[in-house]
Amino acid sequence: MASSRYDPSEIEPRWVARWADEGLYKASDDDADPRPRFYALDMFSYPSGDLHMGHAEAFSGGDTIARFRAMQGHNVLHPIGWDAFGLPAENAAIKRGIHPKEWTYANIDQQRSSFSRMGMSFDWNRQLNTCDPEYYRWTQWLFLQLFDRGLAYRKLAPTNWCPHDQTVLANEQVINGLCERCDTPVVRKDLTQWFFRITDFAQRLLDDLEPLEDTWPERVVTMQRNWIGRSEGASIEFEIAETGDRLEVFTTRPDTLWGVTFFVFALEHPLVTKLAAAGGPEVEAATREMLDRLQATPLTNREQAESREGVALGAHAVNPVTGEQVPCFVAPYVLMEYGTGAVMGVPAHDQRDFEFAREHDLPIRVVIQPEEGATRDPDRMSEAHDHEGVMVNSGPFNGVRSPESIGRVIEWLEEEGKGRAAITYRLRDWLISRQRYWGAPIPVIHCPSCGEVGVPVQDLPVVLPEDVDFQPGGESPLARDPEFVNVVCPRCGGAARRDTDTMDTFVDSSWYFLRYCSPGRDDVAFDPADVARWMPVDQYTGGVEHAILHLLYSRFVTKALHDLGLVEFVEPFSRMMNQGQVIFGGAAMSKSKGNIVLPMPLVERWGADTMRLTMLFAGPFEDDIDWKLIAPDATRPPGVYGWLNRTWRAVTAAAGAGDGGGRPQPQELTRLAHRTVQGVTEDMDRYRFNTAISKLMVLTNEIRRAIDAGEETRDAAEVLVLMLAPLAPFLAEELWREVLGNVGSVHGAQWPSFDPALAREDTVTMVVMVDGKVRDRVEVPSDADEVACREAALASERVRQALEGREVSRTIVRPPKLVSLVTAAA
RNA sequence: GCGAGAGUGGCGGAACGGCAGACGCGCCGGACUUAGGAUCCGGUGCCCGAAAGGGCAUGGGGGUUCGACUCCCCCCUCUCGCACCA
Repeated sequence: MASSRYDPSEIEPRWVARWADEGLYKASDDDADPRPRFYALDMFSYPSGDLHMGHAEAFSGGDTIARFRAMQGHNVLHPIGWDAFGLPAENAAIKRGIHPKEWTYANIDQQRSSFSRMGMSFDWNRQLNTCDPEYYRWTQWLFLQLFDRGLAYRKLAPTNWCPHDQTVLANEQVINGLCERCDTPVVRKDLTQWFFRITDFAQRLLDDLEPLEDTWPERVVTMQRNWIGRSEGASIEFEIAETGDRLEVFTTRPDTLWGVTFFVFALEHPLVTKLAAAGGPEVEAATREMLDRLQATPLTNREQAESREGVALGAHAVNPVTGEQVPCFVAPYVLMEYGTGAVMGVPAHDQRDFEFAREHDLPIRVVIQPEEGATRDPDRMSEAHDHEGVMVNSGPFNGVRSPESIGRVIEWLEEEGKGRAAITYRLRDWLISRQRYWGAPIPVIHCPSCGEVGVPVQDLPVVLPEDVDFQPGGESPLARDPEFVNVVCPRCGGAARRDTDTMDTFVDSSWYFLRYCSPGRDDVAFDPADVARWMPVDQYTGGVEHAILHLLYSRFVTKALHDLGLVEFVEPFSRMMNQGQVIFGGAAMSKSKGNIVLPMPLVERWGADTMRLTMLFAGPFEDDIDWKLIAPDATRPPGVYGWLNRTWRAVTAAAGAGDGGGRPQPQELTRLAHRTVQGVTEDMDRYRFNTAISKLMVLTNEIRRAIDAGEETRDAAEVLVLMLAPLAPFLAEELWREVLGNVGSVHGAQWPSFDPALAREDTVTMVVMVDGKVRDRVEVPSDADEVACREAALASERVRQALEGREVSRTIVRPPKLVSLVTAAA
C-alpha cells in the first residue's frame, strides 16, 4: 500500500507518466470496434503563455465528460491542438524582440506539459498546430476550394480598419465600435480585400439553428439569429428625375412610402459622383470635399453612426406612388453594405431620418397615426413615430392599420410593378484578409494577364517566409520580401506577384475539428471516411465569447464543404456547452488590475484533482466563478481538498476492513450507493457537476459513518471510486489500483449501474399539511398507498390538535410524500 | 432602446408545483493532543422562548392553487448580448 496520507504531489506525477506509457486515451479508428463512438471536443487553445484559469475551467468540464463517456463504454475521441497564428503572438514577439514562431512554440511546449500535469485525457497522437505548414497547407487548400466556386472573392469595399493593429477586421471582430484585440476605435476605410461569401448561406445558417435549440445554449442560438439579422420588407423602385437612373431601395416599412420627403445615398454608392457632377460645380465641390475629408480622416464606426452630416446632390428622386420629386443627399449615416446602399427618407417614422430632416430643414410628413394617444403633428414632434398605427395621407390606403398594412402595400406594389417583397440580412460577407505577418498566406497569384490565379494544390503550402521584417505597417509585411512576392504565373508563366495578405486566424479554426479525424495525412486535408466516422462532434465545450465568430464561421465552412460533397452533415456540432468565466473580485482577471490567479501554482500546491473539483463544485458549469469568493485565502486549501482527504482515508479504511470480519455492509448503505449511482449518472448526463459532487460527498460521509460503526463498506467504496474517476482522475486511479488492488485503470473500467428497486428508499418522510401549513412529518413505507397515507396522517396526534375538531372538507393525497387536509372553515 | 437571463442564510450554491437552504466554505463551541498546510465531534436562516414549541422568511406587490423559490401579471435591481441595419 502507498503512503498513509493523501499526498497529491506524490500521486499525480506518478500517474501522468504511467498513463502516457499505457496509451490509455487513444481513440480507435478500427471500424470493427463495436463501441459507439463519441467525439468530445474542447475549443483548442491559443498559446499566448501558460494556461490560465479559463483553460482550467473549460478543460476540467470537457475532460470530465470525455472520461465519463469512455467509462460508459464509448470509443472516445478527445483531441487537443493549438490555434497558433494570430496577432497576440506577433505583438508579444515584437515587444520581446524575438520571432513569433519561437514565442509560439515555447508557449505550446509549456501548455502541453501543463495539460499533462492536469491529467487531461487527450489523444496526443492527433495534436495539431495551425501555424505548422503541414496544417496551414490545408487551410490554403480550403481557401482554394472556396475560391474555385466563387465563394472567395476580392472587392473594393468599406472595411473596418484598426489604426493600432494596422489591419482590417471582420465585422464580427468589431465590438462596440472597438477592435476586439486592442480596444482601439475602428475606422472606416475603403480597401480591396478578400471575402468569403457567407451571405449566400444566411438563410441556411438561420434555418439549421432550429434543431440545435435543444442541445445548444439558448443564448448562443439567439445571438446567432440576431447576428444574421433577417429583415422582411419590400424593395421599391425609384427613378432619378434628372438622369433617368432607376434604383431599388429596401425598407421594412413600405407602409410609410407616402411619407418620403428626401432620399439618401451612401458615400460609396456608384451613382453619387455621377449625380454630383450633374448637379453643377458647387454641388460637385461640396460632395468632393466631404468624400475626400472622410477618406483622409475616416470616422470611427460610432462617429459615422451618429453623424447627420450630408450634402444635397441637386438631383431628385421620384416617389413611385405619388410621382412627387424629393431631394437627394449623400450622407455617411447610410451604409453601403446594408440593403442597396440607398434609402428613402421618411422623417416622421424613422428616428435617423427624423434627425437628418431637422438638421437639413426638410419637411416632415406624418402618414401613420397612432391608434391611441395624441395625434402626431410634424411641427411639434420631438422624435419619430416608428411604431404601428393607421395609415393617413396615403392615397388609397388611408385608414388601413398596421401590421396588415405592410403586407397590403407590398401586394399592391407588386401588382403595380413598382416593388416587391424582399428579405435582407444584417450578416456581411466575411472579410478574411489581414495585413499582418503571423498567419497563413493567401494562396493567390496576381498575374497582369490572367488576373487572380489560385496556387495549384500541388504547390501548397505557400510557406510563410521566416526571415521577414514582421513589423506591421505599409501594404503588408510580406510585401517587403521580394523573394516571396515575385513569382511566375502558374497559368501563363509570365511575371506575377503573390498576394501578400494573410488569412484571418478564424479561417484556421473553422475546420480544425475535421483535421483531428485524419491526423498527419499529407495527401488530403481530411479523409471523408474518417470524418464520417467521428463527425459531427457529439460534445463541444468552450467559451461563449465564440458564440458568434468561431461558431458561425465553422458552420459556414461545414455547409460549404457539404455542398462540395466532402462531408455529409450540415452542422458540425451536435451539442454544445459553455463554461462560465473565472473572475476575481467581481471583475475579469487582468494584468492591469493585478488580480490574476494562475492554475499551475494551485496544481503544484494542492493537486490537479483539487483544482479541477474546485472549479466543478463551485456552481453550475455555465455560471461565472468568482475565485475570490471560492478560494479567499491562498494559503489554505480549497474546500474540496478536505473532502479528497476524507475520501482517501475512508476508502483506505474500507479496503482494509474486509479482512477484519466486520459486520456486513448495511442495507441502508447499499441503497444509498445505488441511489447515488442513479443521481450522479443523471447529473453527469446533464453536466451538473456540482450536484454530482455533492451526492458523492454524501456517500463518502455515509461510508465514514459505517466504518466508525465497524461495518463492511468495501462495495460502496468501490462504487464511490468509480464515480470519482471522471471528476478526480488521479485520486480515483490511486485508490482503484493501489488501495483497492484492482488490475487495470479505473479510467478503462465500466461506469457502475444501479438497481432501481434498491435505489428507492424503503421509507419516506411523509408531510401532513392542514390548511396549507406543514403540521407533522410521518415515516411511511415508500410503497404506501393512498389509504395507508391517509390513515397515517389522521393517526398523528399533532394533526388532530391542529384540526381542533374541525371537519375535513377535502383531502389531497400524494402517496407516499404528502397528505394535505383542508377544513371546512378554510 | 431592443433581446435574453438572473435576484434564495455571512459566502458559493441545492430544491419533477409538495419538508426551502442539500453539499461545501466560513464562523461558534468542544475533543485529541500538541507544529499536522491537520484530524474528529456538535452547533449554525431570522425573531420570541430555558426548553418544548411558536412565528417570520426565497428582490417588492398582486394573482392562480389544498399547497408557489418554482406558474401568471405589474414593479424594482443586477448581469450579458445587439445597439443607427433603413
